[in-house]
Order: sequence, then C-alpha cells, then structure tokens
Amino acid sequence: MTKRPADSANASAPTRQVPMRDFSRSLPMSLLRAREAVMRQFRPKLREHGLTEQQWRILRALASIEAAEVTELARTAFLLGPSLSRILRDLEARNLIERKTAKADQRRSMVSISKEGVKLMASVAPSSEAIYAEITQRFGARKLAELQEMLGQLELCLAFPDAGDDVTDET
Amino acid sequence: MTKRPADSANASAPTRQVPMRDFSRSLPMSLLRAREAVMRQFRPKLREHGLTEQQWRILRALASIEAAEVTELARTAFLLGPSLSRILRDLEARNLIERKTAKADQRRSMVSISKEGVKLMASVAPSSEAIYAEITQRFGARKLAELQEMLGQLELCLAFPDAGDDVTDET
DNA sequence: CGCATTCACTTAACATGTTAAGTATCTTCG
DNA sequence: CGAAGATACTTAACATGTTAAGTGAATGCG
Repeated sequence: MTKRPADSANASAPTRQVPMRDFSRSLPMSLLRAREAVMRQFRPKLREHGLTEQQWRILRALASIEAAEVTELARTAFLLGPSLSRILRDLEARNLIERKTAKADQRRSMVSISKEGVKLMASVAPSSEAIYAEITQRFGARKLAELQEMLGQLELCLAFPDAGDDVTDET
Repeated sequence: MTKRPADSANASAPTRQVPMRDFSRSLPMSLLRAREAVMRQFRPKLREHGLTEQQWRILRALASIEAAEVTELARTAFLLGPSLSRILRDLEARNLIERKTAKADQRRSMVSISKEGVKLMASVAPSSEAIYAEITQRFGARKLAELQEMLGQLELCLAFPDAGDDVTDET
C-alpha cells in the first residue's frame, strides 16, 4: 500500500492546483453517456443489417429528401465532409445509393437512395421505430420532449453567442 | 393503451414504406448536436496544448484519483479498452503519465499522472473552467442542472430496463 | 500438480472524427 | 479571354470508436 493523500472527502487532492468540477458530472460527459446509452439500444439491430450508425443516418436523410448535394447531405446527417465522402463511396459500392454529377455545375454531385437502399430501409425501419418507441415509453414522452427542447436551446445558445436565450432566471 | 400512431397523417413521401420521425429530431441526433456544440467551445483551447478531448479526459480522471488500474480508468473516463490502450501508450511516450505493474497481480498495471502531467493540467484547467463557466452562464445554471438531471435519468432508465424510473402517467 | 477457464489488458482490423492539403470546376474581374 | 480567387468535393494523415482475436497471468477444480 502506497501512501494515500490525506483521505478527507474526495474534494481535496493535494496534487491539484486547480480544483475542477467532479469529472463525471461535466456536461460533455453527461451528453456522451446519455447518447451512448441510447445508441446501445440501436446498434445491434443496425449491425444485423450490416449498417453503421452513420450509414443509417445517411440513408434516412436521403429517404426523406429524394436527392441532395453532398454538402447539403453533410449538414442534414451532421457529418463532416471527409467522413461523408468515404461513406458515400462505400454505400455506392454496395449499390445502396446512386450518384450523378449535376448538369449545371460539374463540381456538384447529386446523391439519391437506390431501390435497394429503399428496400433495406424498409427492412430496418420497423425495428428502429419499435426501439425508439420503447425508449420513449420508458423515459416518458413528455419528459423526452422536454429534454429535446433543452438540448435544442443549449445548441442554439452556444451557436449564436449573442442570442440572449430565454434564461431569465439567472443574472 | 399504447396504440401505434396510425400512419394516416404523415405518409406523404411516395418512396417510403415506413414513415419515420423527422430525422433531425431524433434523440440521438439531438444529443450529438448538443454535445458537438459544447465540445466546439473546448477543442481549440485543448488543441493549443496538444491535447485531444479524450487525452484530456484521461488526465482529468487521473488527477483526481492518484492511481488507477486500466479497467477502472476506462470506466471513469468512459473509454473502451482498446482506445484507452492506445492513448495511454501515447501519453506515456509524452511522459504525461506513468505506469507500473501491480506487485500482487502481474496482469494489472497501475496508471498515474506524472509531474509533467500535473503541470500541463495546471496550465489548461483555468481556461477550461472559464469556458465551462461561460457555458453555464449562457445557458443558465439552474437549467443546466435540470438538463444534467434528465440526462442522468435517461441513462439510468436505459441501463436498467427494470428500474421503473418516474415515468409520468403511463401504466 | 495440471489443465481448462477466467481475467486484464493489448493488437488487429475496419469505420468514423478531425484537420489540412489537394483537385477540378466555376466565378470574377481586368 | 485569362489569370486569381472561390467553391464543391476528395485525399491524406492521424486519433478514436467498435468489435474480434491474441497474450500472458491468475484461478478453479479434478
């Protein structure tokens, strides 16, 4: 047994100059853990169909918009360009999507979901929706809506530093 | 009485068999976007010091617990074993952490932060805390606490499917 | 004691996150 | 027209996420 720091409560380790918040209670960690808890519900089912989370995001995004430019798709699926580029290459090789360069502007390529992609989506969507329904029921629909509202506000107030957000209860 | 939403109102896109929720409003996306919005505040400062988000998590975890086994550290920093293994190798090469195998059990290795690691933390922590304070102020301290509470509940009710959580009124 | 099993990591392999650099196309303006 | 700059991706390089397999050390049990 090596020597322990003065074992008072856990708030005062002598080696630290700057006392930081309890690590596990930081906002990024809370968000990460919550998201992981949610994704853990979906991943096995997606995996059964040979899809990763991101590939599934892309297919879903495409299914709802018919066709889109790569940049637009990146924004919708919340992926960075390079990631999307790789994934589209793979999805195209699997014939789940189709690409054709726009006539008006040769730089842009229009991406759309293929028949096979639609079929795959149809085979996964029911399970996916069932899982989501289960989560909603477990957590509570109202609470879930509340949570999403707060997440949206958080995103907004960080994205636009000048937007005053409707906090009001704090000075 | 959980009745499936009759798909009369929202089955508008001709290519879709199964109407899915609006993509951008799914819980995983909300969590991802919120977390990204938060991390975007921290990343530049960490980068200035040559640290990634995960490396910073590990240093913070180590700073508060003196020494830990790898498995324990993985749990604390919320990293998978393989990721942690790689990162520890790099941090050790940079002399930010130290490792020694436990005497009692040669399989385990005890990881601790080095003097240099402590120094690095001391140089980053103030900025990090300042950023966190800014976020707290912008979003509102009370609201932030509320949000974290909900995130914790979400995590719990998904981790332990039998735990009844205090879910509203559903029977 | 011997050997299968478990345990605590580590490596490997593939996919994505993240930043920087590259390429081809389009636009602007002299 | 034509060179400079902007735009829409794509590649490259490195770090991490994720699953599976490997390695060496304890443990259980006949």
